[in-house]
Amino acid sequence: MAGNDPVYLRVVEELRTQINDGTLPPGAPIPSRAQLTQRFRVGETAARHALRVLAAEGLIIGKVGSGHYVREKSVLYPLQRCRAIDHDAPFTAGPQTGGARATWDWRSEPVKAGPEIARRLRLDPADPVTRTRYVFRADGKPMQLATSYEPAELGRAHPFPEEGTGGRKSLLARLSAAGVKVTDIRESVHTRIPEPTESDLLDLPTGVHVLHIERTHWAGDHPVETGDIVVPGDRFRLVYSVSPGA
Amino acid sequence: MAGNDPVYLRVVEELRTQINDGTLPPGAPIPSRAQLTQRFRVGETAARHALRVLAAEGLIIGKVGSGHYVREKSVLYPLQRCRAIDHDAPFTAGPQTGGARATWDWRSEPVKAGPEIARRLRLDPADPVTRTRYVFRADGKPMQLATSYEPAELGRAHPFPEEGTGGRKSLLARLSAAGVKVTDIRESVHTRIPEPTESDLLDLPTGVHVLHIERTHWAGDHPVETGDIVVPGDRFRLVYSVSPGA
DNA sequence: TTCGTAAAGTTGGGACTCCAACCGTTCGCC
DNA sequence: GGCGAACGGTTGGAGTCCCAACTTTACGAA
Repeated sequence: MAGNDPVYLRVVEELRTQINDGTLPPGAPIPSRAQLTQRFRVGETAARHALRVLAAEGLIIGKVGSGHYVREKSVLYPLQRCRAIDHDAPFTAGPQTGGARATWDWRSEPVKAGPEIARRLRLDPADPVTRTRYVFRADGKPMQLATSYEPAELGRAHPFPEEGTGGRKSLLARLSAAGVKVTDIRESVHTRIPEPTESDLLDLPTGVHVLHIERTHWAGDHPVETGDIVVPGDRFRLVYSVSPGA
Repeated sequence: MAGNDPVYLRVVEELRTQINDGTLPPGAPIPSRAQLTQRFRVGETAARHALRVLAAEGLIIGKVGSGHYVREKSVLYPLQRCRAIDHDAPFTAGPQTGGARATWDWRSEPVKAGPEIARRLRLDPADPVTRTRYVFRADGKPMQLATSYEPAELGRAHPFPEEGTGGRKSLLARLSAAGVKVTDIRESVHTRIPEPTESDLLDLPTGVHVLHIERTHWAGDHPVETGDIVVPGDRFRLVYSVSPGA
């Protein structure tokens, strides 16, 4: 097999194994386009294509004017699923965040539910809901985007600030004040291409996917709040725990 | 701003909005390289580059000899986190799998723990563990790869078949027969580029990321089993549920 | 009407070239 | 010795051309 593989794959594979086995340690410079064409006896297109593929895989990083370098192994910060939610931030970065100062701000506004949120909250698409958008930052850099939707009447009965930064009255506290006892939190997570606004806000290079977490708070058989959390997939891992049995 | 944007981005953005707003519905053919060069007054490189970017984003799919087509919106199958695990498959595809017949096979073998597994199971890297590799298939097509590691003594005390297909004696049952009561299942999930063997087995086109789930069964303060699950991120979403409150 | 073949169109790999923007380093001037 | 400008190397965008492999369509023969 192989032998009639594309030429650039030969370059990719050789460089990849050298990176993986440590011949090219993190930070080491990758041979330049010109050097690769000579060393592998390929055209510039193949050399360039190989570099682009490795960069898309996140193994190397290109610095214009300087060269390509082996990327440091990215640390995956744990994104801890808190059982006891004491603020509206559904996930908190663990101690491994490296001492980065976490800040966030939010902004609430009334919107129509729309088909997707109506489905999740079992409402009519035309029903009014309150949408709150959060931006979480680590040392000022946006790291996590979250959107929360709840039926508008909840906010009317138990109002909260419309925008601000830092702490905020707990969602669970507000719900329980409204006589709603959350019995279950259901989540689903998948990975996807970031939307332009997302990759803009999170400052993501092309090729980096995001983890998209969809979350719904349930009180018995009824959904009382739902939302979405988006984080860069190469910087975070989502940590949670499930009880076994029954 | 913009105006001095790369030319190919103009093509990408125009096509992307047309796909998103439905002007180009799923299945619709994308203008060919030659047509794009004419229509946008750009070189072949820019047209080709734009198509490659959109393909990497998963919005279009290229069929050699035929053309590029708008990709069907991929359905995300729920991958349900079972609280009651009655077989070694930690996740089962929900009813939405569309009636695909699920089959799987596994193969156990003794290996040295190595640094990563030793860390997870609190063993010495030289300690013997039993590694079991699973391949889950939907209608014969591999859909989910799983690897499970457990201390070798567990298998010695309560042996199990070394390879086979279909059902298998439950992990929890074996553990409880060994006097081990699982009290907690901790998991962490992130997204990454598939390794060559993975993209080969799962038949993934370039640009598709995988969800990597790391799972550990705990009995009190001690890990008793750990493993990894890999699924294509564009076809599955991981579903789980957390109980609220302390 | 059916079948097989030829022609036209399309993708994906590849080579070669040009250029702007950028990074380091070196070298010469003060 | 210190400082700034020039130079060589590098990336990333862009253009043009060529080719093999493949698909679709059209056409002509049986």
